[in-house]
Amino acid sequence: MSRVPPDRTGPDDPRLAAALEQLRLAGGRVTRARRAVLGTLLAEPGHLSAEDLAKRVRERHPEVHLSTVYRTLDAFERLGVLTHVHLGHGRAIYHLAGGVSHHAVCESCGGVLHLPADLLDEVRERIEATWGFAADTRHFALVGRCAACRT
Amino acid sequence: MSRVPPDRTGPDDPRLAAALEQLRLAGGRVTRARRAVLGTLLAEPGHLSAEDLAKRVRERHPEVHLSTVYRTLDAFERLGVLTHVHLGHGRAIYHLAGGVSHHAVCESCGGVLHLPADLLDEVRERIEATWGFAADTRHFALVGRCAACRT
DNA sequence: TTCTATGCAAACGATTTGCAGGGAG
DNA sequence: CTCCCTGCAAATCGTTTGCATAGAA
Repeated sequence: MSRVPPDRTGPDDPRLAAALEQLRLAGGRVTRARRAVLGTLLAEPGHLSAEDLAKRVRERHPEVHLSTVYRTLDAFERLGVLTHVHLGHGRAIYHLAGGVSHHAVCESCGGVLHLPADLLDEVRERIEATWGFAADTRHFALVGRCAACRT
Repeated sequence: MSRVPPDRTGPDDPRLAAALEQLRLAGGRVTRARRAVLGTLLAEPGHLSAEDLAKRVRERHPEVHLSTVYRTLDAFERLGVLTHVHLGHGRAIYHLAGGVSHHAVCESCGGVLHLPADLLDEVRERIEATWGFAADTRHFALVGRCAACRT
């Protein structure tokens, strides 16, 4: 009745194994907290911030501290396992590195729309050619209003 | 020697007068703090955050509190006098409404590049046509590395 | 006179840090 | 055995809010 639902991916998810391997190869240590964070991130389809992630992780492993989640995410980014994207005002969400798409966030309903990863490639190249500025166009979401909220 | 330098624009700057008029027409009150904030913003060519602005304002009017600056900026935005843009991690800068260009912020040196206001118009239209999402493409700066910092 | 705007202090949310102990390699 | 990683508590940073008063209209 009050049992915790099972992970949507098993501990043998190949992506989890790959990420842990990458971590190990880069000299990082594989700990309970790191396994839990990575596992939770892979199990959740949504857009999880560090706080959300910590909450989810804690449902299974109450010892894991919020600050550990932040440090873990930080380490994962340094090691190239994860990337973060800003969804508007302050909140950052985490993704497996590679294959990150663009995000569009509706200011009214908070909904998140996924847009193709190559959406701004052309503009990015133009900016680079003209001003020499190499833009990471996916690092911030686009803000605006979604179709439904435009009444 | 230790005298405060004069404003770069006078109290009779036509843009200041226009903004104050707009404020008045919208039912807002013209106070010392509001005059000071607006005057400082117009006098500074750069990219001022609320904090920077408060510091500058205080050089002349030490009574004006940081929270007043935030509330003033907020009111100005509601009344259509100003707009803010996010230059990366949390920090927002303020501009006179209208004629806001795109901003590109270098992650290494922090430098800010101004890009044409219509830079993303085409993409914005494509996004609107395809997903019905009306993006405010200028609300967040582009992050990346400027030509100089790319070694 | 009326009601908005202000100063001040305290609250806030997200993230970071210092420190001493724990556990991976 | 060494050094990275962790838990915990406290600090930080930018911004917001509650309250009583000052002051614009």
